Amino acid sequence: MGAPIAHDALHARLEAYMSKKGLRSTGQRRTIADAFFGGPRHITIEELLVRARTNDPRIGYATVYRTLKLFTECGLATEHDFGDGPTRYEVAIDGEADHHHDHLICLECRRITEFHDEEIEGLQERLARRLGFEIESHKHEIYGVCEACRKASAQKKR
Amino acid sequence: MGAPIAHDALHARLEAYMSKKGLRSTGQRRTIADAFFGGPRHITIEELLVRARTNDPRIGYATVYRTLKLFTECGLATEHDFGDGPTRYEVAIDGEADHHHDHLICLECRRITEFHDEEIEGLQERLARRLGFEIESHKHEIYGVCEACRKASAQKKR
DNA sequence: GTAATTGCAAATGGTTTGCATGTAA
DNA sequence: TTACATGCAAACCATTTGCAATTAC
Repeated sequence: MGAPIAHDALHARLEAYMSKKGLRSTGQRRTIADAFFGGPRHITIEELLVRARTNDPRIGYATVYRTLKLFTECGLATEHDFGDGPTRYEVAIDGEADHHHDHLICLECRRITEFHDEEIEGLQERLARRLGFEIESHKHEIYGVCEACRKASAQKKR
Repeated sequence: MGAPIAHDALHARLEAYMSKKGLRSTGQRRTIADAFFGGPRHITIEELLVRARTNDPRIGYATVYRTLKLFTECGLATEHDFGDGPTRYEVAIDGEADHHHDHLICLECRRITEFHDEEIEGLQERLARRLGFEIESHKHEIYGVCEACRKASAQKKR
């Protein structure tokens, strides 16, 4: 079996953006794109470098940074800083459509859960408008303890 | 006229926390506290250092960092990273009560507007609970362009 | 007197940049 | 052939830390 269909679409989108901007389609960029599209969500530069190097060991740090910045510019990636260590990147597109969502972060196991709530989005939009603001983007992160970790620590206490 | 009443209450709270924890009330800490309580909202370490040094020129960088960490621990300050440059700190207490709120940030003039919406807070709480999460804190930041900046750039375009 | 605190300078960690070399178009 | 891209190392920036000197209690 080949790469999932979605990957082809993502690669195509990247190629289109690069040619439109007069940028070049290089082996490194394709390798990093593969690693990114096929990797876990909320991946760090470091993790991505390791993944990319399994296909091309000579890829450098700076190239991964520059490439992910490129992906972010063209809308394929979004950056998130969850307050510990390095920025994490996720694929911004699911099939054809943008896939906006926010995050819950477990402070114990650091697992990230995605959520989307139209009601909150709507209230936020109205609130901003009322204050004369035109929304460009937003960041809504909820930090807490997930069910599994709460159970585990209840266990430990007895 | 003396310092506003609120400052005394804040200082008292700090003193109480320090003595409870066996920490010492030093000149530097009091000076930095003054600078913080009396300064602008959303202040940076750098700005705070400048303010503090007008009262005591020998205060060092590291001390301001350590002191603001202390204020944060004892609930007098909250930290915010608005995505550009350094962390900003604000006084967390308004009179006697905690004063939770979120922020709108203008991407052009970088002005910060505070907001609080009980409806959003409630939805967020229910959503987290539904996902098995116990909320510890959250961060809700809206980035956009404020009314003044939109008008200014509309002006410029003609 | 003794443990906490300070100031300084050096270390850290994530990210960016300058530059000589390499390569896609 | 000529911009653009890469890899490396050095630079950067905010923040933290080790340590000797100082100070609060």
